Amino acid sequence: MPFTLATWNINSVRLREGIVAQLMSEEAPDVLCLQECKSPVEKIPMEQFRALGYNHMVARGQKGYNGVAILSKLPIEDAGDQDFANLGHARHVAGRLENGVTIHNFYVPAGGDEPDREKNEKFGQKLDYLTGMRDWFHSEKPEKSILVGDLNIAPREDDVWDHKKLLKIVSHTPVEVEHLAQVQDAGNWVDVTRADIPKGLLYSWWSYRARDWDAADKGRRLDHVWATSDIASAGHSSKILRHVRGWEKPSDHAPVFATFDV
DNA sequence: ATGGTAGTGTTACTA
Repeated sequence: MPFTLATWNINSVRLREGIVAQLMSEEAPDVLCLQECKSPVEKIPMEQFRALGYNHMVARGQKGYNGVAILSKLPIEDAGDQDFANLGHARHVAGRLENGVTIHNFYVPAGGDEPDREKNEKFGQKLDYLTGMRDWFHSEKPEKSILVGDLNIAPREDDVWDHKKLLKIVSHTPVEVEHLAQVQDAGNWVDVTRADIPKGLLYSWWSYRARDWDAADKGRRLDHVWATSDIASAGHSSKILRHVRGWEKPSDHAPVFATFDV
């Protein structure tokens, strides 16, 4: 049975309840993974989501910061969470569908402004978080799994608006790209979005700070859909819904979609 | 080199 999955950094699920419901109504992904819910789990506004057919949720939350949730039309069981780098943040949750597919939903630390762990503790935490992911997937050897989320790294030259200008900007530095590649290798993960759309500029995030984000188009592809190699070829129909970035009171991220025939 | 905007929850912190 094919199913469609979306990942979206929502930057407050309570403030943006309306546009989450709009995405559910217009696109109806079977599974919707959210990051930066900025809410305790019990305060996620489930009533409207249930009315739209999203009767299942696995989530981790905290007040004000971080928070990840998997909202699903399909039954999903809680498959635990990890606290890489021991930050005590709600940045990961896993769920398992009845077809046996495990879904990992991640919100990787942004890493602050200065790409130097000596001067900026947050950058070190980001690298340590990625190393934790690498080591865990290395021992876990995931199969029949999908990894999505805001990984806060745009790995390819065509994942950013200007590769050279961004080489020293957190999210596109060589050391981050190398750490992300090691996570990918350790879990046998395939970048489904780029397997599907191998060529051309592709962004999922545009800063709030631009006067006109659409015209400036200084985007980055920070949000990812990966799958383990055993099911990666079942992934297709990838898309990033750029127009959602232009909705009323938007998130600074656009949702990324893929469909899996599994 | 700097500042631009947004969310949370009270005034600084994070992105």
